[in-house]
Amino acid sequence: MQPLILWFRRDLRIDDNPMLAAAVATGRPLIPVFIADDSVTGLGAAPRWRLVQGVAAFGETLAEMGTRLILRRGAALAVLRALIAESGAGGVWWGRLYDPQARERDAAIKRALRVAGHEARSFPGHLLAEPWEVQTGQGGHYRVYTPFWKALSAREVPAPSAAPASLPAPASWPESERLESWHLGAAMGRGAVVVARHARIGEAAAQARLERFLAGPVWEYREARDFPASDATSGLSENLTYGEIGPRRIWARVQMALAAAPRPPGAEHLAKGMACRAIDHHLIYKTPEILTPQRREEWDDFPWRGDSDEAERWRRGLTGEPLVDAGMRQMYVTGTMHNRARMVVASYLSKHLMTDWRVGQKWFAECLIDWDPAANAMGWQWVAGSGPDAAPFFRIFNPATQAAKFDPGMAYRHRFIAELAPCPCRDGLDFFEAAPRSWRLDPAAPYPAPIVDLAEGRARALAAYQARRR
DNA sequence: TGAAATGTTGGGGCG
DNA sequence: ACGCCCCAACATTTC
Repeated sequence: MQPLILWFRRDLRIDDNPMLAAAVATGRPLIPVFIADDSVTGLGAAPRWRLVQGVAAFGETLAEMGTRLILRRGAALAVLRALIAESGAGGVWWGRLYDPQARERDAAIKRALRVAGHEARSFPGHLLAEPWEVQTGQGGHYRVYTPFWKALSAREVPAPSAAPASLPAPASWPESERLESWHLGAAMGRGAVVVARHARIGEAAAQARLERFLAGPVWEYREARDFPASDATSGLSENLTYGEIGPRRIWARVQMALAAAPRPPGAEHLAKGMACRAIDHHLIYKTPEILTPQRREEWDDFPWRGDSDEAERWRRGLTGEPLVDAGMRQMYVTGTMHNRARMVVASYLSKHLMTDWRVGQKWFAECLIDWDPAANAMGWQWVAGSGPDAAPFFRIFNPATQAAKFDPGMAYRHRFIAELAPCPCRDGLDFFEAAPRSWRLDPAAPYPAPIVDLAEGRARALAAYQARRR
C-alpha cells in the first residue's frame, strides 16, 4: 500500500481530527508533515513563535505514539512533490483553511497534484460547520450573527472523532529538518521568555484548559466574562488558532455540560462564542473582499489617519489612558488580551485617534499568540464601523467610563501598569522586561498624561463622521 | 458589544 | 395643604 502524506497546518491535534481519523481508517502507512512555507514565515513575531511551540509539542505527541512529524521548509507544492518522490506516497491529505491566501495556495496544490496523478483531498475539522452548509432560507449566507446562531444551533454538529491510539508508519521515513534550525521564534526577542510563562501549548494543555473552565469559571462566566481582571474566560482561542483543540470537541463537551443538572449558566455563552468564531470564518470564506481596502469604498472620503506618533504611543501602551494602556501591555506581556479590552483599545485607535483600523490590525498580527485573520478582520471592522454586521460609527467607547464599569477595583489597570500600581506586580514589570530596549522605557518614569482629551477626541471623530454623511 | 444629551417622573424640602 | 423648585433616577433620543 502506498503511504499517505498528512499535511498538518492549523490542526495540530490527534483528537477530533477528521482528516487523521479517515487516514487511520484506510490502514495505509501515514507520513505526518509540517511545512514552513510563506504562510508560516510571513506571520508576525508572536504568532510565529507560538506556532513553532505548537509544532514542537505536536511532534512530541506523535513521537510518543511511535510515529514522527516530518519538518520541511520551502514552498508547499515543491516540498510535497519532493516528499512524494522520496517516499512513494500516493497522495496528500489536509484539513481545510478558509482565508483567501490559504485557499488560493491549497487550490493550486490540489490541481497540480491531481494533474500529476496524485491523490489530493481536503477535510473539515477547523470549524463547527463548513461555510456552504449553513444557508439562509433563500440559499444565501448569513451576514448577521443572531440569525446565524439560530441556524447553527438548529443543526447537528458532527460528533468529534476519538484520538487514534497509533499511526501506521511507512517502511522508511523521509528526512526531517530540525525545528530549531528554522529560527522562527527569533523575532520575539526578549518577549519570548515573558510570553512563554502565559502560553498554554499543545493538545494536552488545551484539553486541560477546557476541563478547568468547565469545572469552575463556567459557573460565573456570564457575569464575569466582561471584567478583564477576572480569570473567567476559557482562554481557548490560543489553542483553537493552531488547532490544538477541535471546535467539535468543545461543542460536544459544552452539550454535555448543558445536559447536566444543575446546568452551568455560562455553557451556552461559550457555545455562542464558538458560533461567533464560525461566522467570522464563514464570512471570510464567502466574502474575502472584506479583508481588502476596496471593501470600504463608502469610507474612502473619511479622513482616516495612517501611522503616526500617537499610534506609536498606542502600540507602546503609553497613551495615558489607563484602560487602553493596560490592554496593550497585557497583549505584549501575555500574547493575548481580554476581549473587553480589545474593544476598548480598538475603539480608541479608530475613533479617538481616527486611525485606519489596518494600523491596529497589523500590530495585533505582530503581538497576538491567538492571531487569526478572520476573527481580527471581523473584530476590527465591527469596531471601525465598516464591514457587515458592524457597530455604527458613532458607537464610541469611553475608556474612562469602561474602566469604571468593568474594572471598578482597578485590579486590571494596576496589574499591567506598574507606574500606577501601589505595589507593582510581575506582569506589570514584565512589560518593561519584554519591550525592546529601543523604546527606552523606565518603570520609574511617571505615567504619561493623556495624549488626547477624551471629549475632544470623541467630538472630532463625530464631526468627521457627520461631514462624511453630507 | 456606547455615550451623552434630552425628556420624564416622583419624592422631599420649603415657603 | 399646596405649589414650587430641585434633583436624582430612570427612560428616550440622538450622535
